[in-house]
Amino acid sequence: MPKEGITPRAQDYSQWYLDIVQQADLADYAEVVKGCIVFKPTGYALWEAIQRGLDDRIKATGHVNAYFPLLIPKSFLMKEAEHVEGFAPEVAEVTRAGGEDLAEPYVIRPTSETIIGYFYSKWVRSYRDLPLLINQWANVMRWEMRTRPFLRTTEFLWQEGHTVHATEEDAERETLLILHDVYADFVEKEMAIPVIRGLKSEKEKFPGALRSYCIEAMMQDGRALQAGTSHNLGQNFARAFDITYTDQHNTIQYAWTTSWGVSTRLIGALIMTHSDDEGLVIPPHLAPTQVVVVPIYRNDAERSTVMEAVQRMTAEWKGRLRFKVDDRDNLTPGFKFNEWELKGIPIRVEIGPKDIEKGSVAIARRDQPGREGKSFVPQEGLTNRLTALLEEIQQALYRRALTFRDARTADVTTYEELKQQVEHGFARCYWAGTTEDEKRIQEETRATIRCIPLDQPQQAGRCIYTGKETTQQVIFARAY
RNA sequence: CGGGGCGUGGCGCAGUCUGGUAGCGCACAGCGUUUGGGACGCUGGGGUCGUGGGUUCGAAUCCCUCCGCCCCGACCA
Repeated sequence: MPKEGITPRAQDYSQWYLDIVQQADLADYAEVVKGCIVFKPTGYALWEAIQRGLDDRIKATGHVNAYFPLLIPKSFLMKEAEHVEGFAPEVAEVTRAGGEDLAEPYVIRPTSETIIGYFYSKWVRSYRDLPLLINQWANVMRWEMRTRPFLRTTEFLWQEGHTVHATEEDAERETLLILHDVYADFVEKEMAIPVIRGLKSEKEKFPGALRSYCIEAMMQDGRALQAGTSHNLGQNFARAFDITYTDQHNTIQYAWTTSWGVSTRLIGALIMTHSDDEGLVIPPHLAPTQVVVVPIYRNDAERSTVMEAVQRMTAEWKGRLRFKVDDRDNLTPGFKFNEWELKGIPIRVEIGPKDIEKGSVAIARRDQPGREGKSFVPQEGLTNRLTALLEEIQQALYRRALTFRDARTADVTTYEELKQQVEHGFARCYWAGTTEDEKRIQEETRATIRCIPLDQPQQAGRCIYTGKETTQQVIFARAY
């Protein structure tokens, strides 16, 4: 049953995405502010759920939250060569305030390595001060040429972690800890999005980083979406901002720093991984509302009987399920079914006069839209049934996404095959080429190396481009 | 920055070619009947036709200026 206002994925995937954002009421174009969106309550609730899950993990791994200024002296950005080059074109500047031109313009942060580096240089004195493990939840601004709701907006929300360590090994351990125990763990377990953990190529790494790690997800059109990054910054920023410490032997050393972030882009990943032509699909772990109850009645007498039963039923749910009772009187049940399907609530419970008689309810699971996912079950033991079903849906969504990704991932051994494969999915191949080679491939195929997976085969093969023997495999794909 | 499209009630559009009282669908408000997969009837409210100028007795419509937004591509979380 095609939904009104949603372009089918097969017809126009990009338009489908924009339709979901609008129809599920997640966001509005800011209109008067180019490239920005308004996060509407439904969309913002998703971000809050993401924040909660990440914040718990960030703290569980020993980090604390702090907050740094939105404005950064322009000169700060210039201190790290690659960093300037990477971000200068897309920063917005504040040149005038208080009715006067400023002596030095500020930039609105595109990321905070520089200003945080400045303060870290003041805060770090001794090896006893390390590691310094701080995270900040913030908004940042990047003047991108082309924007899309959640995936790329001029202003976006994110968390950025910035840490300082005494040794390279410590920094590397931190970078990987975040990648595995915070990002991949959260995205896979809570958002039900399978990811490939890997290292970025030289061409794709963060400006100023020694090494960038990432998690990459596949969207339903076969394109890749970077869902999180964790950078080992080496000593580059420590040198630029003079972050030094005195070690056990009373010698002054440059520190090693890391930074890592995920953004509201994850909402885009969520939409493009699970949703369908009927609307949004939210995995139960993340869903702000997991169960919606639609009462059905024809008159006041039935209404009071049904609502009474709803009261009794939901009393048991408090503290166990996140639920909502849709008691709006001016809408028909059919309308509500469609609306909650569109908004991606994992389970819908319907209860009407017939159910009261039989001691049953109807339950419908969102991952099986329409009447197919609907069944009648006894009211007896409903709470446990729902709890179990939520878990089942969570797993089913993950499995479905994983099966899809595997089906659209192929090992390729010739350049021709690679060209074909990136049309609709991930191409995995041996690689021993240069950054120049990668650029040429991007020009010819619009695909880039998404990552060098951490899981590598233990045998050698021939580089798809140069023919050289190598043990390194990479994933090529078109990216968002 | 290159290519394309569009600005008309809240949303989606028609009307522009060929100037003559601003219209349709949805949404909204009131009343009544409805209610197990997007209900129906009646009544009603709401528009500087993106901006500025010009032509004309008369401009949404013709001419000129400017502005904005969306989509596709290069760039990017």
